[in-house]
Amino acid sequence: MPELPEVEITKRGLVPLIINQEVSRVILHRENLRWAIPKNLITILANQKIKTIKRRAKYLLIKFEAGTLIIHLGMSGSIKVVDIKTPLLKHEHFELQFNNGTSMRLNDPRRFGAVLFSKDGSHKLLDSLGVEPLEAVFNNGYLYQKSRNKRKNIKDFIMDSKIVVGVGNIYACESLFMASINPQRKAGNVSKTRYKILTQCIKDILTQAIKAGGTTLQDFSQVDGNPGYFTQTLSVYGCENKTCHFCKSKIIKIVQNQRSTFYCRKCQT
DNA sequence: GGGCGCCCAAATA
DNA sequence: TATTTGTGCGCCC
Repeated sequence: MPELPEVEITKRGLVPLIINQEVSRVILHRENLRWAIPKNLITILANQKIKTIKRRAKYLLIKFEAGTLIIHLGMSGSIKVVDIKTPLLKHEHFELQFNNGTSMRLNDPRRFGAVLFSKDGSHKLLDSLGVEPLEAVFNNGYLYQKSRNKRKNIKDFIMDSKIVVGVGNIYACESLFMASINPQRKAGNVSKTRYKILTQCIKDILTQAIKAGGTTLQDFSQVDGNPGYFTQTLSVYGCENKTCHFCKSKIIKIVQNQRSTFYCRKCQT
């Protein structure tokens, strides 16, 4: 389920439910997701209290005295907090039970996600990540400067997590539409002015999506703890043959780097 | 830098 | 019933 806004909403939903909660039991319902889930979490996290929850890129970082639990939701992961007696659902692979009688469960049908642990909070997977798109370091000159001499297409470029994190397939399409840039354009062949516009569009699109997701938070701990995708805000993604908001021509679908791209041939140049 | 493949389920043919 | 497609991303060539 996750792109950056969905992970951010998950984080915000978790904060009031699990901060300061003490772990009574850790359950691994299977040994691995994308990678092995460390078995020693069962002993390491026992009786540990959750201190903070942060997000870096699409990783959730849940901090304990003993170290940091690193969770990635992959393509289909979601987290919910339920009463401990709630029957376990299919694909709920990992569970943290708390002394207050609730349980945080990770559901991930495709199992592309990950549950990892780091004593000092650092991790190989976090080392080579680019800047956060909603922070000030992602400024108007950043993409322009990073894109010089890049021959790959601009969509792939903004989806490169070594450059900027958290821009997935949906919001890459949406941002390029909002900025009126053709996704097939070579990254190194886009002007400083257009990158400035694109930068603001990425920030706007992500911020809007987080805002839309915020409305789902009151239901976060209910039966459906999955905030889902905020489809009401999408202008091009999944909109093949639908009408462009601006010029009324048809949105088309192409394939780039084995991923679907949706765009308006007339508006995006 | 491009493409593969991990895995399951829903949509489509 | 069989095939295609999908919100991610590390790894291999």
